[in-house]
Amino acid sequence: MNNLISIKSATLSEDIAQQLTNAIVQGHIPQGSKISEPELAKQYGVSRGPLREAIVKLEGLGLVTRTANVGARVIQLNTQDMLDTFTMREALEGMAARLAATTMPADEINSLYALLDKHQAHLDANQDEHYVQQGGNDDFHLRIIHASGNAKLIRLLTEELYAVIRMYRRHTSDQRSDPRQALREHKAILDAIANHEGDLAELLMRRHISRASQLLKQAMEHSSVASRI
Amino acid sequence: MNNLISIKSATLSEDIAQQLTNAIVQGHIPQGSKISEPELAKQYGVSRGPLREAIVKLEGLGLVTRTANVGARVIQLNTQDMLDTFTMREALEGMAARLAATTMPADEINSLYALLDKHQAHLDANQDEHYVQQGGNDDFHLRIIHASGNAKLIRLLTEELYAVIRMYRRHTSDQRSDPRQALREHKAILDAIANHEGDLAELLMRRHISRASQLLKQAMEHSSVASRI
DNA sequence: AGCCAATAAATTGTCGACAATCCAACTTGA
DNA sequence: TCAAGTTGGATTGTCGACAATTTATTGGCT
Repeated sequence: MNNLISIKSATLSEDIAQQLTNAIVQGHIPQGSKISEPELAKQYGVSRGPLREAIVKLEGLGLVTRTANVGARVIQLNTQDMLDTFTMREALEGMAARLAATTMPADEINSLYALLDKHQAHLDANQDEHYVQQGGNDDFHLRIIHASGNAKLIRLLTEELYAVIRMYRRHTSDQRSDPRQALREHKAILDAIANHEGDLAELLMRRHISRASQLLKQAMEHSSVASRI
Repeated sequence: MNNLISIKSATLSEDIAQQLTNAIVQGHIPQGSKISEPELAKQYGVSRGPLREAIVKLEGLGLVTRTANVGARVIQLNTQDMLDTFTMREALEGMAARLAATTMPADEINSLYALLDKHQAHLDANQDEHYVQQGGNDDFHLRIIHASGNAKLIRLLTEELYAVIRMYRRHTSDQRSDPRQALREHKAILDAIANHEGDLAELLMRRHISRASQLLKQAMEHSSVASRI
Protein backbone atom coordinates (compact mmCIF):
# COMPACT_ATOMS: atom_id res chain seq x y z
CA MET A 1 0.00 0.00 0.00
CA ASN A 2 1.42 3.38 -0.98
CA ASN A 3 2.18 5.74 1.82
CA LEU A 4 1.14 9.38 1.90
CA ILE A 5 3.85 11.23 0.06
CA SER A 6 5.92 9.27 -2.39
CA ILE A 7 9.21 11.12 -2.94
CA LYS A 8 10.78 9.64 -6.04
CA SER A 9 14.40 9.05 -5.25
CA ALA A 10 17.17 7.50 -7.29
CA THR A 11 17.12 4.35 -5.23
CA LEU A 12 14.44 2.52 -3.30
CA SER A 13 16.57 2.43 -0.20
CA GLU A 14 16.91 6.23 -0.03
CA ASP A 15 13.22 6.55 -0.72
CA ILE A 16 12.23 4.25 2.11
CA ALA A 17 14.70 5.88 4.48
CA GLN A 18 13.13 9.25 3.74
CA GLN A 19 9.59 8.00 4.22
CA LEU A 20 10.44 6.12 7.40
CA THR A 21 12.15 9.20 8.80
CA ASN A 22 9.05 11.29 8.18
CA ALA A 23 6.77 8.62 9.56
CA ILE A 24 8.76 8.43 12.77
CA VAL A 25 9.26 12.18 13.21
CA GLN A 26 5.56 12.78 12.68
CA GLY A 27 4.58 9.96 14.97
CA HIS A 28 2.83 7.76 12.43
CA ILE A 29 5.08 5.03 13.73
CA PRO A 30 4.76 5.39 17.49
CA GLN A 31 7.71 5.76 19.79
CA GLY A 32 9.13 2.57 21.21
CA SER A 33 7.29 0.42 18.72
CA LYS A 34 9.02 -2.46 17.05
CA ILE A 35 10.02 -2.20 13.41
CA SER A 36 8.74 -5.35 11.74
CA GLU A 37 10.64 -5.95 8.53
CA PRO A 38 8.09 -8.23 6.84
CA GLU A 39 5.25 -5.90 7.76
CA LEU A 40 6.95 -2.72 6.54
CA ALA A 41 8.22 -4.44 3.40
CA LYS A 42 4.67 -5.38 2.49
CA GLN A 43 3.39 -1.94 3.45
CA TYR A 44 5.85 -0.08 1.22
CA GLY A 45 5.81 -2.70 -1.49
CA VAL A 46 9.51 -3.45 -1.47
CA SER A 47 11.65 -6.41 -0.56
CA ARG A 48 13.52 -6.60 2.72
CA GLY A 49 16.88 -5.80 1.14
CA PRO A 50 16.55 -2.05 0.59
CA LEU A 51 14.34 -1.83 3.67
CA ARG A 52 17.14 -3.14 5.85
CA GLU A 53 19.59 -0.67 4.33
CA ALA A 54 17.15 2.09 5.19
CA ILE A 55 16.92 0.84 8.77
CA VAL A 56 20.70 0.85 9.09
CA LYS A 57 20.63 4.46 7.94
CA LEU A 58 17.94 5.33 10.48
CA GLU A 59 20.08 3.79 13.18
CA GLY A 60 22.84 6.19 12.17
CA LEU A 61 20.40 9.05 12.51
CA GLY A 62 19.55 7.89 16.01
CA LEU A 63 15.89 7.37 15.17
CA VAL A 64 15.89 3.65 15.92
CA THR A 65 18.00 1.34 18.00
CA ARG A 66 18.91 -2.09 16.73
CA THR A 67 19.74 -5.29 18.52
CA ALA A 68 21.30 -8.21 16.71
CA ASN A 69 18.85 -11.02 15.94
CA VAL A 70 16.07 -9.11 17.63
CA GLY A 71 15.38 -6.11 15.46
CA ALA A 72 14.90 -2.39 15.49
CA ARG A 73 12.80 -0.20 17.76
CA VAL A 74 11.79 3.41 17.40
CA ILE A 75 13.50 5.53 20.04
CA GLN A 76 11.66 6.79 23.08
CA LEU A 77 11.81 10.51 23.69
CA ASN A 78 12.72 11.25 27.26
CA THR A 79 13.87 14.27 29.19
CA GLN A 80 17.46 13.21 29.76
CA ASP A 81 18.13 12.39 26.11
CA MET A 82 16.52 15.67 25.12
CA LEU A 83 18.77 17.62 27.48
CA ASP A 84 21.83 15.77 26.22
CA THR A 85 20.90 16.44 22.61
CA PHE A 86 20.24 20.10 23.23
CA THR A 87 23.54 20.48 25.03
CA MET A 88 25.21 19.27 21.86
CA ARG A 89 23.11 21.72 19.90
CA GLU A 90 24.31 24.48 22.19
CA ALA A 91 27.91 23.66 21.40
CA LEU A 92 27.39 23.17 17.67
CA GLU A 93 24.95 25.93 16.85
CA GLY A 94 26.86 28.28 19.12
CA MET A 95 29.91 27.58 17.00
CA ALA A 96 27.82 28.04 13.85
CA ALA A 97 26.72 31.47 15.05
CA ARG A 98 30.31 32.38 15.85
CA LEU A 99 31.46 31.38 12.38
CA ALA A 100 28.52 33.11 10.72
CA ALA A 101 29.60 36.35 12.37
CA THR A 102 32.69 36.41 10.23
CA THR A 103 31.56 34.74 7.03
CA MET A 104 27.94 35.72 6.47
CA PRO A 105 27.60 38.00 3.44
CA ALA A 106 25.73 41.28 3.81
CA ASP A 107 22.88 40.39 1.50
CA GLU A 108 22.21 37.17 3.36
CA ILE A 109 22.13 39.12 6.61
CA ASN A 110 19.61 41.52 5.12
CA SER A 111 17.56 38.60 3.86
CA LEU A 112 17.51 37.17 7.37
CA TYR A 113 16.39 40.50 8.83
CA ALA A 114 13.57 40.43 6.32
CA LEU A 115 12.65 36.94 7.47
CA LEU A 116 12.49 38.08 11.08
CA ASP A 117 10.26 40.96 10.01
CA LYS A 118 8.01 38.44 8.35
CA HIS A 119 7.85 36.42 11.55
CA GLN A 120 7.06 39.60 13.45
CA ALA A 121 4.23 40.43 11.06
CA HIS A 122 2.90 36.92 11.39
CA LEU A 123 2.79 37.20 15.16
CA ASP A 124 1.05 40.56 14.95
CA ALA A 125 -1.54 39.24 12.52
CA ASN A 126 -2.24 35.94 14.25
CA GLN A 127 -2.21 36.91 17.91
CA ASP A 128 1.07 35.22 18.77
CA GLU A 129 0.22 31.95 17.14
CA HIS A 130 3.26 29.81 16.69
CA TYR A 131 4.96 30.11 13.35
CA VAL A 132 5.58 26.65 11.93
CA GLN A 133 9.05 26.69 10.46
CA GLN A 134 9.79 23.00 10.48
CA GLY A 135 12.92 22.49 8.50
CA GLY A 136 12.08 24.80 5.62
CA ASN A 137 14.14 27.69 4.36
CA ASP A 138 12.23 29.93 6.75
CA ASP A 139 13.87 28.27 9.72
CA PHE A 140 16.13 30.81 11.38
CA HIS A 141 18.40 28.21 12.89
CA LEU A 142 18.95 26.42 9.59
CA ARG A 143 19.86 29.69 7.94
CA ILE A 144 22.47 30.44 10.58
CA ILE A 145 23.87 26.94 10.30
CA HIS A 146 24.26 27.23 6.55
CA ALA A 147 25.86 30.65 6.95
CA SER A 148 28.62 29.08 9.02
CA GLY A 149 30.20 27.85 5.82
CA ASN A 150 31.47 24.75 7.61
CA ALA A 151 30.40 21.85 5.43
CA LYS A 152 30.94 19.22 8.11
CA LEU A 153 29.00 21.20 10.68
CA ILE A 154 26.17 21.77 8.22
CA ARG A 155 25.92 18.09 7.39
CA LEU A 156 25.98 17.02 11.00
CA LEU A 157 23.35 19.46 12.15
CA THR A 158 20.99 19.40 9.18
CA GLU A 159 21.26 15.80 8.05
CA GLU A 160 22.13 13.79 11.10
CA LEU A 161 20.78 15.58 14.14
CA TYR A 162 17.83 17.53 12.86
CA ALA A 163 15.48 14.57 12.54
CA VAL A 164 15.64 13.93 16.27
CA ILE A 165 15.47 17.62 17.09
CA ARG A 166 12.36 18.03 14.95
CA MET A 167 10.91 15.04 16.77
CA TYR A 168 11.34 16.80 20.10
CA ARG A 169 9.94 20.02 18.73
CA ARG A 170 6.89 18.25 17.38
CA HIS A 171 6.04 15.83 20.12
CA THR A 172 6.01 18.35 22.88
CA SER A 173 3.08 20.67 22.71
CA ASP A 174 5.22 23.60 23.75
CA GLN A 175 2.39 25.93 24.54
CA ARG A 176 4.44 27.55 27.22
CA SER A 177 7.00 28.75 24.70
CA ASP A 178 6.84 32.47 24.09
CA PRO A 179 7.19 33.19 20.36
CA ARG A 180 7.79 36.89 20.91
CA GLN A 181 10.62 36.20 23.30
CA ALA A 182 12.14 33.74 20.85
CA LEU A 183 11.90 36.33 18.10
CA ARG A 184 13.65 38.92 20.28
CA GLU A 185 16.45 36.44 20.89
CA HIS A 186 16.74 35.65 17.20
CA LYS A 187 17.03 39.35 16.49
CA ALA A 188 19.74 39.81 19.11
CA ILE A 189 21.72 36.95 17.62
CA LEU A 190 21.42 38.38 14.15
CA ASP A 191 22.51 41.80 15.42
CA ALA A 192 25.64 40.26 16.88
CA ILE A 193 26.34 38.51 13.58
CA ALA A 194 25.76 41.68 11.61
CA ASN A 195 28.28 43.46 13.85
CA HIS A 196 30.77 40.62 13.37
CA GLU A 197 30.80 39.93 17.10
CA GLY A 198 31.50 36.22 17.08
CA ASP A 199 31.88 35.83 20.82
CA LEU A 200 28.57 37.53 21.49
CA ALA A 201 26.76 35.65 18.74
CA GLU A 202 27.91 32.35 20.18
CA LEU A 203 26.95 33.35 23.71
CA LEU A 204 23.48 34.48 22.67
CA MET A 205 22.85 31.40 20.55
CA ARG A 206 23.83 29.16 23.42
CA ARG A 207 21.59 31.00 25.82
CA HIS A 208 18.74 30.87 23.33
CA ILE A 209 19.00 27.12 22.89
CA SER A 210 19.52 26.55 26.58
CA ARG A 211 16.36 28.48 27.33
CA ALA A 212 14.43 26.49 24.74
CA SER A 213 15.60 23.25 26.28
CA GLN A 214 14.47 24.37 29.73
CA LEU A 215 11.03 25.15 28.35
CA LEU A 216 10.93 21.78 26.61
CA LYS A 217 11.96 20.12 29.83
CA GLN A 218 9.08 21.66 31.72
CA ALA A 219 6.69 20.79 28.93
CA MET A 220 7.85 17.17 28.91
CA GLU A 221 7.64 16.78 32.64
CA HIS A 222 4.11 18.15 32.79
CA SER A 223 2.72 16.59 29.64
CA SER A 224 1.50 13.11 28.92
CA VAL A 225 4.34 12.64 26.47
CA ALA A 226 6.96 12.16 29.12
CA SER A 227 4.88 9.97 31.36
CA ARG A 228 3.70 7.70 28.57
CA ILE A 229 6.41 5.22 29.45
CA MET B 1 40.52 -14.98 2.32
CA ASN B 2 40.45 -13.98 5.95
CA ASN B 3 41.63 -10.52 6.71
CA LEU B 4 44.14 -9.64 9.43
CA ILE B 5 42.14 -9.41 12.60
CA SER B 6 38.85 -11.22 12.65
CA ILE B 7 36.71 -9.66 15.37
CA LYS B 8 33.87 -12.05 16.00
CA SER B 9 30.74 -10.00 16.14
CA ALA B 10 27.13 -11.03 16.53
CA THR B 11 26.37 -10.31 12.93
CA LEU B 12 28.42 -10.42 9.74
CA SER B 13 27.39 -6.92 8.84
CA GLU B 14 28.82 -5.42 12.05
CA ASP B 15 31.92 -7.49 11.62
CA ILE B 16 32.56 -6.27 8.09
CA ALA B 17 31.81 -2.68 9.07
CA GLN B 18 34.42 -2.92 11.81
CA GLN B 19 37.04 -4.44 9.56
CA LEU B 20 36.38 -2.01 6.75
CA THR B 21 36.64 0.91 9.16
CA ASN B 22 40.03 -0.29 10.35
CA ALA B 23 41.21 -0.97 6.83
CA ILE B 24 40.31 2.54 5.74
CA VAL B 25 41.63 4.31 8.83
CA GLN B 26 44.93 2.45 8.56
CA GLY B 27 45.18 3.06 4.87
CA HIS B 28 45.00 -0.54 3.70
CA ILE B 29 42.26 0.66 1.43
CA PRO B 30 43.72 3.80 -0.09
CA GLN B 31 42.00 7.15 -0.04
CA GLY B 32 39.80 7.95 -2.99
CA SER B 33 39.75 4.36 -4.15
CA LYS B 34 36.54 2.80 -5.35
CA ILE B 35 34.80 0.25 -3.19
CA SER B 36 34.06 -2.72 -5.41
CA GLU B 37 31.28 -4.80 -3.91
CA PRO B 38 32.02 -8.06 -5.75
CA GLU B 39 35.72 -7.78 -4.99
CA LEU B 40 35.30 -7.03 -1.28
CA ALA B 41 32.61 -9.67 -0.93
CA LYS B 42 34.99 -12.28 -2.28
CA GLN B 43 37.86 -10.95 -0.19
CA TYR B 44 35.92 -11.15 3.08
CA GLY B 45 34.07 -14.30 2.14
CA VAL B 46 30.56 -12.91 2.51
CA SER B 47 27.72 -12.15 0.18
CA ARG B 48 26.94 -8.65 -0.97
CA GLY B 49 23.96 -8.28 1.37
CA PRO B 50 25.71 -7.68 4.69
CA LEU B 51 28.56 -5.98 2.85
CA ARG B 52 26.19 -3.35 1.51
CA GLU B 53 24.75 -2.77 4.97
CA ALA B 54 28.27 -2.21 6.22
CA ILE B 55 28.92 0.30 3.45
CA VAL B 56 25.76 2.20 4.36
CA LYS B 57 27.06 2.36 7.91
CA LEU B 58 30.45 3.61 6.75
CA GLU B 59 28.70 6.31 4.78
CA GLY B 60 27.09 7.45 8.03
CA LEU B 61 30.53 7.58 9.60
CA GLY B 62 31.72 9.79 6.78
CA LEU B 63 34.40 7.33 5.71
CA VAL B 64 33.00 6.77 2.24
CA THR B 65 30.76 8.72 -0.10
CA ARG B 66 28.14 6.94 -2.12
CA THR B 67 26.53 7.80 -5.44
CA ALA B 68 23.44 6.01 -6.64
CA ASN B 69 24.10 3.42 -9.34
CA VAL B 70 27.78 4.25 -9.25
CA GLY B 71 29.06 3.04 -5.93
CA ALA B 72 31.11 4.06 -2.92
CA ARG B 73 34.48 5.75 -2.72
CA VAL B 74 36.81 6.15 0.21
CA ILE B 75 37.01 9.79 1.25
CA GLN B 76 39.98 11.96 0.39
CA LEU B 77 41.62 13.71 3.28
CA ASN B 78 42.16 17.35 2.50
CA THR B 79 43.02 20.43 4.50
CA GLN B 80 39.65 22.13 4.32
CA ASP B 81 37.70 19.09 5.52
CA MET B 82 40.22 18.61 8.29
CA LEU B 83 39.80 22.18 9.46
CA ASP B 84 36.03 21.87 9.33
CA THR B 85 36.10 18.65 11.31
CA PHE B 86 38.44 20.05 13.92
CA THR B 87 36.27 23.12 14.32
CA MET B 88 33.44 20.78 15.23
CA ARG B 89 35.76 19.01 17.62
CA GLU B 90 36.57 22.35 19.24
CA ALA B 91 32.91 22.98 19.89
CA LEU B 92 32.11 19.46 21.07
CA GLU B 93 35.17 18.59 23.11
CA GLY B 94 35.17 22.10 24.54
CA MET B 95 31.68 21.40 25.78
CA ALA B 96 32.77 18.00 27.06
CA ALA B 97 35.54 19.62 29.09
CA ARG B 98 33.09 22.15 30.47
CA LEU B 99 30.72 19.41 31.55
CA ALA B 100 33.52 17.28 32.96
CA ALA B 101 34.47 20.18 35.22
CA THR B 102 31.23 19.75 37.12
CA THR B 103 30.59 16.03 36.90
CA MET B 104 33.98 14.29 36.97
CA PRO B 105 34.42 12.32 40.20
CA ALA B 106 37.56 12.89 42.28
CA ASP B 107 38.98 9.41 41.82
CA GLU B 108 38.67 9.64 38.06
CA ILE B 109 40.48 12.98 38.18
CA ASN B 110 43.27 11.39 40.17
CA SER B 111 43.42 8.52 37.75
CA LEU B 112 43.81 10.98 34.90
CA TYR B 113 46.61 12.79 36.71
CA ALA B 114 48.32 9.43 37.03
CA LEU B 115 47.90 8.87 33.32
CA LEU B 116 49.53 12.22 32.55
CA ASP B 117 52.41 11.29 34.85
CA LYS B 118 52.75 8.10 32.87
CA HIS B 119 52.90 10.07 29.65
CA GLN B 120 55.51 12.34 31.22
CA ALA B 121 57.63 9.38 32.24
CA HIS B 122 57.34 7.95 28.76
CA LEU B 123 58.60 11.17 27.22
CA ASP B 124 61.49 11.31 29.66
CA ALA B 125 62.47 7.73 28.96
CA ASN B 126 62.13 7.82 25.19
CA GLN B 127 63.53 11.24 24.32
CA ASP B 128 60.23 12.83 23.42
CA GLU B 129 59.09 10.05 21.20
CA HIS B 130 55.41 10.30 20.41
CA TYR B 131 53.16 8.31 22.69
CA VAL B 132 50.72 6.28 20.63
CA GLN B 133 47.36 6.57 22.28
CA GLN B 134 45.14 5.72 19.39
CA GLY B 135 41.67 5.26 20.75
CA GLY B 136 42.62 3.21 23.78
CA ASN B 137 41.75 3.96 27.36
CA ASP B 138 45.02 5.86 27.61
CA ASP B 139 43.73 8.54 25.30
CA PHE B 140 43.34 11.73 27.31
CA HIS B 141 40.66 13.15 25.04
CA LEU B 142 38.52 10.03 25.20
CA ARG B 143 38.70 10.09 28.98
CA ILE B 144 37.51 13.69 29.11
CA ILE B 145 34.72 12.94 26.67
CA HIS B 146 33.47 10.06 28.76
CA ALA B 147 33.70 12.17 31.88
CA SER B 148 31.22 14.61 30.38
CA GLY B 149 28.44 12.20 31.27
CA ASN B 150 26.51 13.27 28.19
CA ALA B 151 25.56 10.03 26.43
CA LYS B 152 24.70 11.68 23.14
CA LEU B 153 27.93 13.63 23.08
CA ILE B 154 29.92 10.52 23.90
CA ARG B 155 28.31 8.53 21.14
CA LEU B 156 28.78 11.26 18.57
CA LEU B 157 32.43 11.86 19.37
CA THR B 158 33.60 8.33 20.04
CA GLU B 159 31.49 6.33 17.61
CA GLU B 160 30.72 8.63 14.73
CA LEU B 161 33.50 11.19 14.47
CA TYR B 162 36.52 9.46 15.88
CA ALA B 163 37.16 7.22 12.88
CA VAL B 164 37.77 10.22 10.67
CA ILE B 165 39.75 12.02 13.35
CA ARG B 166 41.99 8.99 13.82
CA MET B 167 42.46 8.95 10.07
CA TYR B 168 43.77 12.50 10.13
CA ARG B 169 45.98 11.77 13.09
CA ARG B 170 47.47 8.74 11.39
CA HIS B 171 47.91 9.88 7.83
CA THR B 172 49.79 13.00 8.67
CA SER B 173 53.26 12.32 9.91
CA ASP B 174 52.99 15.09 12.46
CA GLN B 175 56.64 15.26 13.30
CA ARG B 176 56.33 18.93 13.98
CA SER B 177 53.95 18.30 16.87
CA ASP B 178 55.54 18.91 20.24
CA PRO B 179 54.51 16.16 22.68
CA ARG B 180 55.75 18.07 25.71
CA GLN B 181 53.70 21.10 24.79
CA ALA B 182 50.65 18.90 24.27
CA LEU B 183 51.23 17.32 27.65
CA ARG B 184 51.45 20.73 29.31
CA GLU B 185 48.14 21.67 27.72
CA HIS B 186 46.52 18.44 28.85
CA LYS B 187 47.68 19.15 32.37
CA ALA B 188 46.29 22.69 32.29
CA ILE B 189 42.93 21.37 31.11
CA LEU B 190 42.85 18.78 33.86
CA ASP B 191 43.77 21.41 36.44
CA ALA B 192 40.81 23.51 35.34
CA ILE B 193 38.53 20.48 35.58
CA ALA B 194 39.87 19.58 39.01
CA ASN B 195 39.10 23.12 40.16
CA HIS B 196 35.61 22.90 38.68
CA GLU B 197 36.31 25.82 36.40
CA GLY B 198 34.09 24.93 33.48
CA ASP B 199 34.64 28.13 31.51
CA LEU B 200 38.39 27.79 31.70
CA ALA B 201 38.37 24.08 30.90
CA GLU B 202 36.34 24.74 27.77
CA LEU B 203 38.58 27.61 26.71
CA LEU B 204 41.74 25.59 27.18
CA MET B 205 40.37 22.55 25.40
CA ARG B 206 39.35 24.68 22.46
CA ARG B 207 42.74 26.31 22.28
CA HIS B 208 44.43 22.93 22.53
CA ILE B 209 42.46 21.48 19.65
CA SER B 210 42.79 24.62 17.60
CA ARG B 211 46.55 24.50 18.01
CA ALA B 212 46.62 20.83 17.02
CA SER B 213 44.63 21.61 13.89
CA GLN B 214 47.04 24.36 12.92
CA LEU B 215 49.94 21.96 13.26
CA LEU B 216 48.08 19.39 11.21
CA LYS B 217 47.38 22.01 8.59
CA GLN B 218 51.05 22.84 8.24
CA ALA B 219 51.93 19.16 8.14
CA MET B 220 49.37 18.49 5.41
CA GLU B 221 50.43 21.41 3.30
CA HIS B 222 54.09 20.45 3.44
CA SER B 223 53.77 16.71 3.21
CA SER B 224 53.14 14.46 0.26
CA VAL B 225 49.85 13.41 1.78
CA ALA B 226 48.04 16.59 0.86
CA SER B 227 49.50 16.87 -2.62
CA ARG B 228 48.91 13.24 -3.50
CA ILE B 229 45.71 14.12 -5.31
C1' DA C 1 -1.74 -23.30 40.26
C1' DG C 2 2.77 -22.14 38.97
C1' DC C 3 7.21 -22.93 36.90
C1' DC C 4 10.34 -25.03 33.74
C1' DA C 5 11.46 -27.62 29.46
C1' DA C 6 10.41 -28.83 24.76
C1' DT C 7 8.44 -27.66 20.59
C1' DA C 8 6.32 -24.63 17.00
C1' DA C 9 5.91 -20.23 14.79
C1' DA C 10 7.71 -16.09 13.46
C1' DT C 11 11.49 -12.92 12.66
C1' DT C 12 16.11 -11.71 11.58
C1' DG C 13 20.49 -12.70 9.02
C1' DT C 14 22.50 -14.36 4.83
C1' DC C 15 22.81 -15.98 0.26
C1' DG C 16 22.65 -16.46 -4.90
C1' DA C 17 20.29 -14.87 -9.03
C1' DC C 18 18.01 -11.48 -11.94
C1' DA C 19 17.07 -6.60 -13.55
C1' DA C 20 18.57 -1.94 -14.25
C1' DT C 21 22.12 1.21 -14.78
C1' DC C 22 26.59 2.83 -15.82
C1' DC C 23 31.17 2.71 -18.18
C1' DA C 24 34.40 1.57 -21.88
C1' DA C 25 35.49 0.02 -26.22
C1' DC C 26 34.25 -0.06 -30.77
C1' DT C 27 32.01 1.25 -35.01
C1' DT C 28 30.31 4.51 -38.20
C1' DG C 29 29.81 8.68 -40.62
C1' DA C 30 31.11 13.38 -41.74
C1' DT D 1 40.82 12.67 -37.52
C1' DC D 2 37.31 13.43 -34.60
C1' DA D 3 32.59 13.22 -32.78
C1' DA D 4 28.62 10.89 -31.84
C1' DG D 5 26.05 6.64 -31.50
C1' DT D 6 26.05 1.75 -30.43
C1' DT D 7 27.07 -2.31 -28.32
C1' DG D 8 29.18 -5.39 -24.77
C1' DG D 9 30.87 -5.97 -20.24
C1' DA D 10 30.81 -5.02 -15.58
C1' DT D 11 28.72 -3.07 -11.44
C1' DT D 12 24.98 -1.66 -8.63
C1' DG D 13 20.07 -2.26 -7.09
C1' DT D 14 16.46 -5.43 -6.02
C1' DC D 15 14.24 -9.68 -5.21
C1' DG D 16 12.76 -14.26 -3.29
C1' DA D 17 14.33 -18.23 -0.72
C1' DC D 18 16.98 -20.61 2.86
C1' DA D 19 19.48 -20.79 7.47
C1' DA D 20 19.95 -19.23 12.19
C1' DT D 21 18.06 -17.20 16.09
C1' DT D 22 14.55 -15.50 18.93
C1' DT D 23 9.89 -15.46 20.75
C1' DA D 24 5.47 -17.62 21.68
C1' DT D 25 3.00 -21.82 22.75
C1' DT D 26 2.30 -26.12 24.58
C1' DG D 27 2.90 -29.78 27.65
C1' DG D 28 4.64 -31.92 31.79
C1' DC D 29 6.20 -31.90 36.47
C1' DT D 30 6.35 -30.45 41.45
